[in-house]
Parts: sequence; structure tokens; C-alpha cells
Amino acid sequence: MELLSIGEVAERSGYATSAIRYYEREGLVDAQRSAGGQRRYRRDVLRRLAFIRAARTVGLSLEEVREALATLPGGRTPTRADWTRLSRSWRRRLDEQIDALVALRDGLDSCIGCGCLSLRRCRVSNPHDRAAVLGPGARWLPPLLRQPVDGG
Amino acid sequence: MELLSIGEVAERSGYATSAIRYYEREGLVDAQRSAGGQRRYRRDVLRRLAFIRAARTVGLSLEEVREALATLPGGRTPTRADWTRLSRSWRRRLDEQIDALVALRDGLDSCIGCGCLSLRRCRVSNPHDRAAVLGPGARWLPPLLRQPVDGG
DNA sequence: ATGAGAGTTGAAGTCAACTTGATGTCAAGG
DNA sequence: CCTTGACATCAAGTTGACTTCAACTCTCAT
Repeated sequence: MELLSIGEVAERSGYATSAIRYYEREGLVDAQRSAGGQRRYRRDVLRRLAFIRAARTVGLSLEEVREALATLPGGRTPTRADWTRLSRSWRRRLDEQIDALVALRDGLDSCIGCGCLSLRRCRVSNPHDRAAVLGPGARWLPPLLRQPVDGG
Repeated sequence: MELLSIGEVAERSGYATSAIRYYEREGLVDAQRSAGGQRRYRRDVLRRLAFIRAARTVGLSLEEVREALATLPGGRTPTRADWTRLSRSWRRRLDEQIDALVALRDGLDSCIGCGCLSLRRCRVSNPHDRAAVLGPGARWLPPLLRQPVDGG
């Protein structure tokens, strides 16, 4: 078997066919076509999809995945060096997320039993203290944690 | 000033007026009305909104907030004991989220430079190993982390 | 050659949590 | 009284990442 059908790619990658077509529309993967117009994939699409899944798992948006893919030279399969480079930035991102959650947990601890929920004093519920609890670098934590500091 | 207008509540709570009206539609807060039909709030709506913000910050959905509010007896303002009880379950949730992220980070570490992205071997990109990396309890991590174990 | 099942497209739907827009009413200072 | 700004409702829009639907068309084992 030379080329893979979309169903086979779906089976092996764990993605739904609709997701694979969507990624194609979004320019994240591409495909050849059979005589009758059906998609046919080279085997290395699986590696590309694995890359996408890893990136999404770490929390990148598809837009960011697109950018990451663009830093891979010349459309070739990522080498170990490419992967290592990207892994480092992902690791940093995870560290930030973990730090933000730990800070939030500590803030919550300081709330327990404090007679809290005062808009003025509570670090968890006070909109103006959000930045202090979280620091500047946090990404894809719950949307509230990403609200602009000045609130709205 | 006896009762607050929606603008004042918005100002003090940090929520947009549209959000406050939305919460009312969703049954999370309620309001009296002026002679002319405008919303008038008792001051304790601020406490309720602070509660909602804290819950959302910790990652609860509005549906879960609704359920949490329902466990507060008799529509009265939460006491310190109520708050403590809820805080404990939130703390557990944060612990789970942190554990899940740490596990993911460790999985990523084990990927760096491993010539990875093999669908068979990689813990980050292999859809079938997601459960192993995360354990059963993780919530509101990126949606991918919450996919059913069997994939789709 | 044929029928089942896999694949095609484009448009529309989903979900959560709100926001925005259109259109009209209320409240209050001057 | 009158204007201005806040408030009202209801419907529709937003965002991201897909899924679902309707209506056809291909492929391949028999």
C-alpha cells in the first residue's frame, strides 16, 4: 500500500476524518488526490499529525501550531533537532502554567476560612488582584485568568 | 443609597453589565425592579458575584457554579463555613490540575531528543497513552486532555 | 457489474460564556 | 421641560476547533 486514504489516516492518527479535512482547509496538512478526487496521503502525514497533537496537548492553538510548523525548514519532516528546539519552548510554557496554578492554589489556601469573598481583600475573587496572583506569562489557563489586568 | 443600579454593581464587581444580565438569565443572580422597570440590587449581590468570580477563576463552569450555589442553604449569604466547605473541593480540583500538568511536563521531558513523534512510542503525541499521562481526574485542562480515552 | 461502505463538498451547527447591535424607555441635573 | 446618559429587551454575533448534514460520487470485493 503506497498512499493512505483519509480513513486509514484517521484510524492511525486518532483524528476524525472531519478534523483532518479541517486541518487541510487550515493549511496544516496537505494531500494528493486519487483519479476520482479522493484524498491520498503520504505516510509522513502521520508524523505531522502527531506533531500537531503533541502541540495541542501542550496547549498551543492551531494558529500557533501553524507558526511552529512554519519554523520547520522546507516542508521536510522535523528532525530530532527541530523537535528538541520546539520542546524547549513548550516546556517553558508548561512551567508557566504550573506556576500560575500553584500561585492560584496558594491564594486559595490563604482564603480558606478567612471570612473571605470581600471584593477588597480576597486574592481569588478580587478582579484587581488577578495579575498579582498570576504573573504576566500565563497562557491557556481558564479564560478568566487571561482577562486583561484592567478588567473591563 | 439603598439599592444599587446595574451600573454600580458592574463598577464594583468588575463584571460588565451584559455579563450581569446574562447571569440573571442563567439564574445565578437576581434583582428587584424599580418603578420604571430597571434592575435594583441589594448590596449582597456583590458577594454573590465575588463568589462566582472565585469559582470561575478556579475553573468551574457556570453550570457547576449554579450547582455550588444550590448547596448554599436557603438563599442566604454564604457563611464562613459554607465557603470553607467549597474551598476544600476547589483546592482538590486545583491539585488535580497541577498534577496533570506536571505529568504532562515530565512526559514532555522524556520526549526531548528521543527522536520522538512516533505514534507508537511517544507519550505526548500518542492518542492511546493520553489517559496514562493524565490519570482520571483532570478537569479543564486543554480540551484535548479531556477527550475520552478511546479517542474517537 | 453492483452494492455497500467510504469519500466528496459547502454550509450550517455546536459549545460556553458572553458581547454587540438595534431600537426604544427611564432618571436626573439644569 | 428637556436633554443626556444609563438602562431595557431580544436577537444575533463572537471565538476556536471542530462536527454534522444533505446530497452526491468513488472504490473495491464479490
